[in-house]
Amino acid sequence: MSRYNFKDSEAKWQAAWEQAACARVTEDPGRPKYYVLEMYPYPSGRIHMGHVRNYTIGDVIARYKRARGFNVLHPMGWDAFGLPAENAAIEKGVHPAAWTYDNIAVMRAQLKSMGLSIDWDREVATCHPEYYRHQQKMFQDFLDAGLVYRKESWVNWDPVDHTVLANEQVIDGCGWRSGAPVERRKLAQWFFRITRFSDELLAALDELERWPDKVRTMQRKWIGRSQGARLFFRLQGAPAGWSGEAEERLQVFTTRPDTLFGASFCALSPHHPLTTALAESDPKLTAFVADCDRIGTSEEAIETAEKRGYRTGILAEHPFRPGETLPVYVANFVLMDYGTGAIFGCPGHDQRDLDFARKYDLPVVPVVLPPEAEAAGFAIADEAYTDWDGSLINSEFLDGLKVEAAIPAAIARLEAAGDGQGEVQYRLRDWGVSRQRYWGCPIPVVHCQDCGVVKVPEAELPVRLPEDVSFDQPGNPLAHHPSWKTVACPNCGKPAERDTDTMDTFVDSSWYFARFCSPRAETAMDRSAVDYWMPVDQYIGGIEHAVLHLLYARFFTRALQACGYLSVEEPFAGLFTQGMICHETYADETGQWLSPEQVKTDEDGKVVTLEGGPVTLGRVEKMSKSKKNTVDPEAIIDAHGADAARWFMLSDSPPERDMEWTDAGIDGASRFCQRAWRIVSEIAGQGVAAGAPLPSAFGAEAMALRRRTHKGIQAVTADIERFHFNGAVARLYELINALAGFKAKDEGDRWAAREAAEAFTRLVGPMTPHLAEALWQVLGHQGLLAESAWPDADPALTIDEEVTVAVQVNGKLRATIALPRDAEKQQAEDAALAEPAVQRALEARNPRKVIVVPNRVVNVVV
RNA sequence: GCGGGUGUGGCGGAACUGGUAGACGCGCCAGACUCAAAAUCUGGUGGCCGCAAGGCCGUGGGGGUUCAAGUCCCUCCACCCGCACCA
Repeated sequence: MSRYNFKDSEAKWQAAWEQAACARVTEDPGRPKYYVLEMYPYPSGRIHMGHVRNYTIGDVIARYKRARGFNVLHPMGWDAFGLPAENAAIEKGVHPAAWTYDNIAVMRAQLKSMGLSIDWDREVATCHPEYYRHQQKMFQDFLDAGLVYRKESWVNWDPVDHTVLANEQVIDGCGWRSGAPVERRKLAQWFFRITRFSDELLAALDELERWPDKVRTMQRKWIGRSQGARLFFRLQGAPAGWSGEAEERLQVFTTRPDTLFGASFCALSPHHPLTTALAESDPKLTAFVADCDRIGTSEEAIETAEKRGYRTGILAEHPFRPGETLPVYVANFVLMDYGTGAIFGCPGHDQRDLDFARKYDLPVVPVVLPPEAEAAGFAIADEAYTDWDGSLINSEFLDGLKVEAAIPAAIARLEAAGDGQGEVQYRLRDWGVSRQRYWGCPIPVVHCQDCGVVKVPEAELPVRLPEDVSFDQPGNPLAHHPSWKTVACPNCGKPAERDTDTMDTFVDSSWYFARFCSPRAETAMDRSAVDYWMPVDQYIGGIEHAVLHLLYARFFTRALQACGYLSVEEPFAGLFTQGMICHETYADETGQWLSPEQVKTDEDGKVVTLEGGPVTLGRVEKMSKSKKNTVDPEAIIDAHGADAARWFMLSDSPPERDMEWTDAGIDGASRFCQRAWRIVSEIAGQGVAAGAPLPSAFGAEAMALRRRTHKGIQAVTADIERFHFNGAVARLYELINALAGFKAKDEGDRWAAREAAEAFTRLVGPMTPHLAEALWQVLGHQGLLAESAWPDADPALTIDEEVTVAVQVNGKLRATIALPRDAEKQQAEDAALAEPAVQRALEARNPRKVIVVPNRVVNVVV
């Protein structure tokens, strides 16, 4: 028996699928559609194992759904703008475009070698003018719809990458890419008004039933809706004109207006306009603010920083108690970006306020009485009572009300007196998209001295990136370019300047899934195509995009809908987040990391360097270049084949969990492919032709095999549907093992063996498509397996006539008995009691009770 | 601190709505084939006691509900992830 030659086979079948255009699709209203999408890759240079896992999972779904009769859209593209291309330009002197397109060519070939059933006719790259011209049009449409605006604002400035970051891109006060501490700068920036959809984005999460709870929870918290009230405090002693507006009262947001009678101070953020106004004539306050800034926002600083305040001498009048005032402090724990940048402090019911009050010796008056506590003598010690469970005390007209009732009562009183109003606050901020970079989508506007911001006329789109740029000075090459930015104002014709910023690359990835529906359309999307294909039925990718990309894409889809581009509100009906690929780490005696190719296992099973030197085994960690524990997919596919790589990716570890890449694992997968080839080939040679008629009779062993076959079909189908690929793999091992041990003695046996082999081949098809195609041919079929239907299980053969029932005495297993399926309870009980092991365990006692669960268990209780 | 997750053999992991714990794979042990090796095939493999039949223990620890718990409830521990002075 010849070995399976994966190299020839994989090349042959990839060409055959290409020839037959198996994965090419068009809209077909007569068939149910299914849109499977894996997150598109950044063309960094070569594919990595994370890509292999991601695209294997997606391809299994695509091939399976196709076999089930769906019209399957499964496209691929490139997230092609971004910083690494510019870094390559700086380091290697290669143009970002050349670098990117070269990488795409390499990675496309690598992905094709995996045998993915992708409609490559739909490929897009976001750096292509034919892609970004539509994005520029969207930007202008959003501008007209009020979904894009320009604002002078404090931004997060990454001093290493020389660019602005969105709030979502700042992690622990550092840039998400560079890791450098972020600085604050004031710049005119373009913003997407994501907050217009705050409530919709939040509410719709409840409907996204096929999304992981974890992702939905993270988005909910990110949007951070809180309901409360805005209060207005009249001030005594504030400098005139501090707010720059007619209204000079201090605005404060609270979720607990019910606790207002417990207020003992107000506090301003160090960046509050009133603070700034006061600091002008108060050097001590200026010093205090500088001090607060120094402590910064790093995670440790926050945890250990004590509550500090500066007493301004200003007094705030209590809205409910005429004549009573609260001292106004500037405090280091009050954030300018949330609420109004000012608070009132109620020490009895907020821990931070309590810490602050204790430090500055302010009154602590409890106003909410816990359910079991006695009003007399109730006092707050070290812990504020923050629960909502309780009723109001020391609060005049609110006394006796439950918290839930006191909140609206307090708001009603504030509104009646003009001292406040009910309000909802969000943590979510508008999305700043201006980036001071070259390799991104140019913002299609012109700045004119006379006309202000003017859209570039549609006929002139796209605004193309200039090709002749230099990277020899830091900052934005577009701003440095000698001529590119200089244009005539489209409105008045006078000299004007282009916006030299480009869009955040997350904009590119916020609509690519919609472009795939009609990738060559003259408009951004052909309405009938996008309405046919969208939403994506199954989106697959890493958990790291739980907030950023997945929230932006949800916003964008709503914005596109508002501008008449498409009909859906949510882009991704189903989301699956796969785990990461991990590998053992190795270090030499100097502590330097070693790559898996730099070590070997010696005769004693010890890991040593190639020269036999000592190696320290480290933890199993996420594959990363810094730890050197990566394995190159191309080398694996070259040595073992794409099918083996795919099979190992799907084996053992559930796809949502992290998996460990091991040599033993990929060897096992190779062995499986060879074994399947050997066993199925042997059966194919037994003389029963494809499509041979059902024999008149089967022996007991043939029937047993047929049952296993049909149960296998049922189980594998269910496992794929549930994303339990490791379970499907296990069932396929069982089926091939059953087939390996089966000795055919008559025509019925041979027919049953062929039936099993065919079922196996079809079921394994989505996972190891080349091998399956080769087996299909060996089994004598003319057409492609990739174009064949999924097998159906015969219900009559998935149910056993005889079942094994567990027999317990007092819940402890004592025997198993064979019974006809759905036997009478009495029959089961009698058979159980007849078991010698049961009698022994009973020790001559009489059963008190016998519990019979049909087809499962008999429990004898004494 | 808040929110979420995970914990089962030497290892990865299975067990749908509570009903034979350890499917399947890896590894290991024994055997067959072979001059030998590789490959392949057959059998075994949770722990303890026992020649065996069989028995006892066992799903992070402790407690509970139930005829029956990996699965449900309470509590504690460990690790991982996310958010974090959000008023």
